[in-house]
Amino acid sequence: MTVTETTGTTTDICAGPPEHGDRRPDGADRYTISEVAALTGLSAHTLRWYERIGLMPHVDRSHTGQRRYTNRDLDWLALVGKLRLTGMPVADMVRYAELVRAGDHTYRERFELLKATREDVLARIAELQGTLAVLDRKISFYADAGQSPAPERTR
Amino acid sequence: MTVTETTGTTTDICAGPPEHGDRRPDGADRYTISEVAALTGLSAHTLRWYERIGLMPHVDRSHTGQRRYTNRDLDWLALVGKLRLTGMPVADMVRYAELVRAGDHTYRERFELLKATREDVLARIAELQGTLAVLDRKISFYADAGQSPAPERTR
DNA sequence: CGCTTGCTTTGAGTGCACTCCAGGGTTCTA
DNA sequence: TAGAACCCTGGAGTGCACTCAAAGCAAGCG
Repeated sequence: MTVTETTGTTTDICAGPPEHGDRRPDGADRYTISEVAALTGLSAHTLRWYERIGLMPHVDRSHTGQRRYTNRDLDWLALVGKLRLTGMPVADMVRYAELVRAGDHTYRERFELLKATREDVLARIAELQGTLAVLDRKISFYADAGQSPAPERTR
Repeated sequence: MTVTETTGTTTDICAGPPEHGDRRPDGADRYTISEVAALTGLSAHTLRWYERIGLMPHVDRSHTGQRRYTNRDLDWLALVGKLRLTGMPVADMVRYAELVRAGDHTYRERFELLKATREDVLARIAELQGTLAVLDRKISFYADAGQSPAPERTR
């Protein structure tokens, strides 16, 4: 894996942190599928599959037809990764990708979609915190009752 | 399963809130499968399936062989529900159920399992908060750029 | 008594998100 | 110029967590 190195970050309005470490500068960003797999943690299979189902915005190809991913593709995959771990179904991400492809007039719809997703994430965090409370009660039960057989209802 | 008997709500070391509203008092707690489905939000199919795979601790039966769930079963299902929404695989929950069935000498192992789960939950909360940050950046981008076509890298 | 509704079982089917395979072309290293 | 390592495609396969089907018993009601 020939990773050169990275300079600045981006032309992205939505800058944020460098996302990953091993990027190439923006003119020389042509990654093979296995490089992208290594950078994203996704398998090459999955990357091809994402493309087939319409979750990727037109990946460039070499003159012989092999995929060449750009920094922009990496940014997109980072977003997809984030959305994925909110539990958003792939179909919904495809929907979002379609909106992006459709052009600027879908701004509002994307906005709504993201806001709804945001609500879902907040709800899931709340759920998890509820679970944490249950877990902590159980854990302190087991910590205390190391030996004394104090019966607990659900164990 | 060594709980002798219970008074108002519980002898449960792990008391907590009433969990659900529509419970019957502890002597008269014999719910049909469809009642439990309504109370837990799980389908009757799923409840039977949980039993088949060893995720339920011996559900009682009527004289004609129909399932009769108790408040204790409801408590168990509430715990399972919590664990489920942490993303814990069903196989791991079955493992926990086996430990409970195996008796008091598995206390330590259950303790470890719960602590590991707790760590997972904390990690997942952190992930979600990271995602939230990304979503908020995107959302404010779309909020600002309501009309002006400021190009953003991943849209 | 008959009807409806609900419950039982085993085994098969579904949907999602990958994951792999076969059979072939391409690119890098020695 | 080999050979190894990588990449391509379409379609089939996998694992998980349900979900349903079929065929039959059981309980309550007019």
